[in-house]
Amino acid sequence: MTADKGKPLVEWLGATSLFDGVRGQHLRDLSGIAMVVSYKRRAAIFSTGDPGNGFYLVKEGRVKVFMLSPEGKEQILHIVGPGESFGEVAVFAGQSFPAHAVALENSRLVFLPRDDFVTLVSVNPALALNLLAALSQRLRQFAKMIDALSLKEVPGRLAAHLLYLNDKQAGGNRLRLELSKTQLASLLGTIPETLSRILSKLQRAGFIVIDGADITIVNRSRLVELAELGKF
Amino acid sequence: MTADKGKPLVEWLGATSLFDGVRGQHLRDLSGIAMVVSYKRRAAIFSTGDPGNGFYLVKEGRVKVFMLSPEGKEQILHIVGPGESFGEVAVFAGQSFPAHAVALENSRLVFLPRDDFVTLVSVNPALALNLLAALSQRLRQFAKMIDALSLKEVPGRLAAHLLYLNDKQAGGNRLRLELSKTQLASLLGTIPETLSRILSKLQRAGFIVIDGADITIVNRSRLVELAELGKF
DNA sequence: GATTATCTTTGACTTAAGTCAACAAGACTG
DNA sequence: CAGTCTTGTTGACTTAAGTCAAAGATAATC
Repeated sequence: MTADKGKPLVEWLGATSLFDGVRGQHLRDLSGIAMVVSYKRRAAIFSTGDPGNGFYLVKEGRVKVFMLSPEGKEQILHIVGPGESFGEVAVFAGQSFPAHAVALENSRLVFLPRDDFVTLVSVNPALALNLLAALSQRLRQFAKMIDALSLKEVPGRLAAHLLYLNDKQAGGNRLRLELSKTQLASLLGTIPETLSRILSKLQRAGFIVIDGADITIVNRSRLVELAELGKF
Repeated sequence: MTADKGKPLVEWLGATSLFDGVRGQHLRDLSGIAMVVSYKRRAAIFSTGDPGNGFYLVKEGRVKVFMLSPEGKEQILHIVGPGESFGEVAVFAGQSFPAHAVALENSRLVFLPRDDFVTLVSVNPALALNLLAALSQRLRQFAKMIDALSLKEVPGRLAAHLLYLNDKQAGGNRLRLELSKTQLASLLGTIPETLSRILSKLQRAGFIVIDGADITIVNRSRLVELAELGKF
């Protein structure tokens, strides 16, 4: 982690959806207490149980937030990209981070210290509501993940993810996996071997065509059905 | 669902942790817009996708919030008891409920309509911070659940749950399952048959002694080890 | 651009946990 | 208290997905 003089940090903060509707003066106050920090690819940002004296916004790069089993298996909770935040949970409850965070790429983050930030929230209803929306959104994602892990099989989870990427990327019937297959396996709650087998199976069954990280959806309706039923 | 004239609702609201530090006048405003509603055991409170024009506080009884698979299998997200809230996610993001909610017992709930409540949050920083804490706490629980479902086997999840109940109930080395075994299976992400088998296995292995819903912990340290490793 | 290192794929095997079915035990209802 | 309904237990079987191992393919680094 390297400290780093931010350039027009106020502007960037103001353009971040979390700060929609927050008064200019407050943003200026905030930029005074915010710290821009850089992490190299694979660098740990925090680990489970670490005291959390603030939280992070991603300025550049991507971060994975994940749980780790004693044997070293990972379950990715979410991938955080530019404009998104992580680690808020430690600010508002429990004071320690409940997960691990590692930079997936060389990244530049904005660190917001708890005390100053909480003060700002309490004088800024718009900020409070934005935060409530962000946490609610994440609860929704987590509920969906619990649903998937418990009630759907790996092919169903994979199908849902492919459709999600396809919608997000809006590139016709093509999509690009944004993670290595190993990381994708961690996100879907499985292991690389299983993911690999199921991708081939979906290709053999004529649902998709695979070309490295690029995938073409050949039969969208069957993929949708698979994602909904959760069973192959 | 039956409407019901609340008695001293203001007092009850004031005693609820969500409203810690909220000004008396605001509480009185709130009690004007809050509605007490009753649900009989097994009655549906809302279903996935229902428009959420507010959220609930449990006054009496218990509610299960759960996801449902197409084949009818349930995954309980959490059990909500007196003083706790549910359904806030629909208020602050997405406008619809992401899960199902059913009364586990005859219950009395307080319904808080979105618009009035949001107004109240925006003039009441203490309430905003309490809500942020509540949602953060729930994110922590969900993260733990994802961890358990993905990285621990059923015996590990069960062991963790038994230890949780034992701590919560503070009754020496005894504890009582607070759910039917079928419901507990849904909470742990498994089915009754598997839960039954694993309970017997833990008893045979000398970890616990089972007497219906009452369980005695015979070997706490091995149970702790099982909960941590996640493997039998 | 050579050399590590990491990632991906496939095969053979093991296993945790689900399905199906039968039965026993409670618990609620009339 | 008889009878129905729901809940819990156990057995035999199936299967999705994990483990271990080996080889090939990318990608990172000096």
